[in-house]
Amino acid sequence: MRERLRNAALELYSDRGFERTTTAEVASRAGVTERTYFRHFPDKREVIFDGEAALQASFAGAVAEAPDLAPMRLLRYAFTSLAVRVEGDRDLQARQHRVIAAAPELQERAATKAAHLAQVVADALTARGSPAPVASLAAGCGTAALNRARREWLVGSPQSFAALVGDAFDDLELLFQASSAAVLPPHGRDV
Amino acid sequence: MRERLRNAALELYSDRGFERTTTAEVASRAGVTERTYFRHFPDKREVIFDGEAALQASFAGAVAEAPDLAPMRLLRYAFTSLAVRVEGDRDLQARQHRVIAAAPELQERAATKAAHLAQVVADALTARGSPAPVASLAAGCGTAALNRARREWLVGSPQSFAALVGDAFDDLELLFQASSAAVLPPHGRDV
DNA sequence: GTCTATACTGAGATAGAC
DNA sequence: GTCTATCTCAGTATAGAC
Repeated sequence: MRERLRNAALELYSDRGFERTTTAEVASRAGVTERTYFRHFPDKREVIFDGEAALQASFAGAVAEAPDLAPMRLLRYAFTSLAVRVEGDRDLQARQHRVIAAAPELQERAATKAAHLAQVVADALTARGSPAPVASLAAGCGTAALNRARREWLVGSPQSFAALVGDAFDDLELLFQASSAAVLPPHGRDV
Repeated sequence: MRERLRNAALELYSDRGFERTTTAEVASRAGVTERTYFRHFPDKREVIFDGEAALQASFAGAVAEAPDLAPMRLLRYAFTSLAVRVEGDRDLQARQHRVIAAAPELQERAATKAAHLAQVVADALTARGSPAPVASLAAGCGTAALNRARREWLVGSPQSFAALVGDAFDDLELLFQASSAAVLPPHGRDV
């Protein structure tokens, strides 16, 4: 049923747009009443993100089970090893991505999910012993890399998702190597 | 008027909670009709974030006008130089922060604002010549540092906001120094 | 300033699985 | 019989159209 509703919503939100579609229409296309829709999803937006919670749990799990490395190396390991599982249904994910990009309300929900992922990852790092303030930072950087890779992947990059994640983490390191050495004088203090 | 509405909302959302407050009540306490409320704010959430747009514009401006440094150094400079301006009304901001923390709908809007800030900063970096994928990463890391500092500051840290921002950027560098040298063997390749 | 669409909630009834 | 999924009906509040 959840899948029926999800497909109905995906089609209608694609065709008429999110705002021009009512929850009653989504329910009706799935062959149920509006009230039934709300038994499965808490609001009009959440259908599009069905499965996200499970995915986030996978990420938290991967962080928990990764080998004992420094935070950023650990995240790189965890994320790339999970990339294979994500790589399955790019077309569906790309459709969802386009629907989201077209509706501000859905982008808002997407931002919330992203923030939640960062929090979940930070918690997983904290559970492994990183001090909370450091874990929060590492999770912020790591998910920034992950999201960049995901965006590039969904837009149709020829590279695999795993490779794009690796590239993003590489860029992350370059960013900090450059900032600590190349541009400033040896013992330069900014501000 | 916006300020009257903002104060009314802040009090009511604090007392009864966001969900148990109607927009009519907020308007009424500010001495206007519900219709007038919606002439000033597009929805029930936005009152709490009044001023955020201007603040984000300041950040973009600071990034645009910062000296010519590598991205992370540039962001550190821009953010710390702006910290003074933010530091004015900690009590009000802390109240807003508590109200937001108590209401999922407001947290959602806050996540959206945070994502938007990252985007605005990334655009400002791109305008200065950073390739978009790098700018996006740098903005993600920089705003993660900024947000951590802001959280610590609002919870009542004895340090100044500017100092907390500096600390966060320091931690950021340590994070990447540690991950590239300390833990892995010299030419170690992960995954 | 008025009116209305629609997202969402609650209570209670029905129907089928087991 | 219980349990679970659905429907029906009635209602409120936000938000937008007029």
